[in-house]
Amino acid sequence: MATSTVENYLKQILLLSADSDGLVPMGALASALTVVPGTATTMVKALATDGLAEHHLRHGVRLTPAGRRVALGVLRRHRLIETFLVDVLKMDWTEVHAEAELLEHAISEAVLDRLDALLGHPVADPHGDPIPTRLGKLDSQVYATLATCGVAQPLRVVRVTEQSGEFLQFAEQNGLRPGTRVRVTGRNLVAGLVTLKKSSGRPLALSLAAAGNILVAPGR
Amino acid sequence: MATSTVENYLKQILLLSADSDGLVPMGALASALTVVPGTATTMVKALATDGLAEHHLRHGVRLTPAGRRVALGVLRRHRLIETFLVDVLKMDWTEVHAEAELLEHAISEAVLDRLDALLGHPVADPHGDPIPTRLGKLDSQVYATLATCGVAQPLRVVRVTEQSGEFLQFAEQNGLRPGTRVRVTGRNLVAGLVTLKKSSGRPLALSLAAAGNILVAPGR
DNA sequence: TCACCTATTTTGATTAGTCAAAATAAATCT
DNA sequence: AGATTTATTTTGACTAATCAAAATAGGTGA
Repeated sequence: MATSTVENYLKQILLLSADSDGLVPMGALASALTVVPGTATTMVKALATDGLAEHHLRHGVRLTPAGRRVALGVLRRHRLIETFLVDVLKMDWTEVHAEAELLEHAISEAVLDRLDALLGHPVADPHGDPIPTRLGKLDSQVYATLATCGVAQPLRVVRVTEQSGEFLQFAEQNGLRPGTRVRVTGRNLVAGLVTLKKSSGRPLALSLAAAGNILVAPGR
Repeated sequence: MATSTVENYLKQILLLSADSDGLVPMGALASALTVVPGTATTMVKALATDGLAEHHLRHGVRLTPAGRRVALGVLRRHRLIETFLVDVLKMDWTEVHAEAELLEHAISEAVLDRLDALLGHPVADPHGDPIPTRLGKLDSQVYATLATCGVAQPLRVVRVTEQSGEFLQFAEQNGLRPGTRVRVTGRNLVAGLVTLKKSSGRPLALSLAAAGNILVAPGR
């Protein structure tokens, strides 16, 4: 079986390949895993000999179907564990990421299935990130973000990408959890600023960069 | 922090030191961890330089207070996880040991505390093994076993030591889980045989060795 | 085209954990 | 006591994962 290091590499390649055409540059991978670039190169070569990834010399790495399968398994475990920590253990959704990061490599298929059933087969975790199915199917619906959506339209937050505690705490404090209803009231590209209003509460401003982490759908 | 390998060594030393005066021979430790004796020696020396154990050359290893503290933490995690798997996820008590073996190294103090509260601060796991407190206090009450207890007295099973799936399944199939009421009807030292009777069910015979794994208390 | 900057790959070392097999100490058995 | 068996320790080698630093390949810009 894959070591947890291998699982982390595969998961990270999957996450980073969402942008781009699936080809992840070494530098991006290395910095996401906080290793030096040389380490990533070495590891990617090992993944390639194991048939889990293709190493395109000097251009980047891409998962093979086998590698993708493993990565989706890790992602499923991660997101189900996060859901469990919030729904059952009542932990704060802003702090469960790191916990799940550890547990995802230690939980068996048998335990995971029980957990999944206990939670009622959820389709998304507390951040709104979609949970891959047991068969490795991942919802890949594309959403607008607060940085790209239409102005003045009624919206609903569906997902908060970016797992850092600080950002999530900011989102939490301003009521921007998945499910919240909002409307963008203005957007100034030059100033890089987005202003918005929730159904309840005072107006709120945030940078374009921050706004890009909040995915939204046309809202009820 | 201690690696999971280190945690496993410390936990195993603690478990094996229950017999003996706390001094665990290398051979016993090595075979419990399924490594060759030389590996255990090397590791024990490392534990000694880290102040977690005393290496008594050619005689064995003994935990220091620091090492014992760590080991009790691992044991607490292991047993709380087993309890969770059985009580909440409704898994079979005969198969949770291996699962807990993995998870015990990946669960944080924060998650463990929530789990503990969710379970109602249990004092023993599904096998009847006592759960160390957060402060590292471990119930060390000494019980009789079906191999040593009085004959004909009403008893109650309090604990099934021995974590192997086969043995536990045998115990389960014959209704010898913690809580069961039994009476020893006979014991033949020469034949190495113990016969017993549960309040409900047909008589049952087992070897002295097997009987030694079932701890009992004078029964209600 | 040539020089330079940047990303990537190589090379040589290091650490944790392990095994195989030789060396040694202790215990046991005449 | 002397010889033999058994447990333990040592030694040398290996794998996975990592870093530091040197080497290299690709552009980019003049």
